Amino acid sequence: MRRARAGASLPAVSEPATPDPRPGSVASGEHARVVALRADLLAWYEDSGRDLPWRRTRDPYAILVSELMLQQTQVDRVARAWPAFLAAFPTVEALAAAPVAEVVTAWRGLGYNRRAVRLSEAARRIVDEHGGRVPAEVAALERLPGVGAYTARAVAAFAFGRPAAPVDTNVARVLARAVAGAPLTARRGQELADGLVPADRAAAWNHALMDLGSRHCTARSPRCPTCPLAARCVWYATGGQDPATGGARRPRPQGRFEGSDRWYRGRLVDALRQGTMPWEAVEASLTGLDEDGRRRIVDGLAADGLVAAGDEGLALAGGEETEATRDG
DNA sequence: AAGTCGGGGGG
DNA sequence: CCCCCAGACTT
Repeated sequence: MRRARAGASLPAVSEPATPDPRPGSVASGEHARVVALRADLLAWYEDSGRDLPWRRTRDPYAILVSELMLQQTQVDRVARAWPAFLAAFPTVEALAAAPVAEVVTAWRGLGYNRRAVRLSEAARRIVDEHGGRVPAEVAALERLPGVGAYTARAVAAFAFGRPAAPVDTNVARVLARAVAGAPLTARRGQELADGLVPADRAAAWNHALMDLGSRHCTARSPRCPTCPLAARCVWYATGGQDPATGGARRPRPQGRFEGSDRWYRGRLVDALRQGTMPWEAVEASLTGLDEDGRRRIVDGLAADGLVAAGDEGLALAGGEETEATRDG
């Protein structure tokens, strides 16, 4: 990966310290091919990997923030929001001490606002239960709100260099196409990824998989002719139906966005970032919905810990249960 | 296993 | 217009 700063280059490619893939995860006859694939991908990553802001730090808190932001959210948008968020909340203690309303406000433009509530709560838990240190173990990370299988492994690998294998949509697609050559269930994909991660270069390896999925092994129209793994890729060799479109793919229930509950919720939360709204203003923001619909939106946001009813109307949640909230 | 949760970028 | 995105959580 090219970085502007001198002396910031990544370590040279070398064989992993552990002689994986482990038996059972990959057929032993394919060991040589997988080893070559890994070397090729790491070499490509060093030369052509993305230089993203959160890859320049090892601060576990900053990396945790980036991973929460990156859940179902494109890199470019996170790249814009992440520095400002960290400027507002430089440490986990600062985030833990901040009212939820301020965190939600700093979350503007990222979407899925419940993540801001969960991150806020996670910060409090890290301060209260982990002495202000982000846990390094996957199991402990997974107990934090908003941190699931992917995010826990991402933090373990990127912040602590643990040999964990975060499997996001990019990695799952690359593994299904290049390594398995067949659709993978989530469980099989995780197992395969676990067996591939080099113990001494976990961060680079996982970043490399993600970057390949972003730059070449894309979902829509993959750029196989220029892909650095073309010579090692099972799908490219065998052809046939795309392994990444079957099996583990999930349906697409999402309907029209405008006029949906998500759309109204997003609009209302964004309006509330300006401050408390009188009930008439809330009603005006929800034009097009009947009384039941408006109640559904407001109650849903309250249940998610995003908003709370106050004396003057509706406001972003302060982080503590108020009398107004309890009284409804 | 299926639904919900934002919003924007790209074909 | 449609699909997709560095997922997590509830039912």
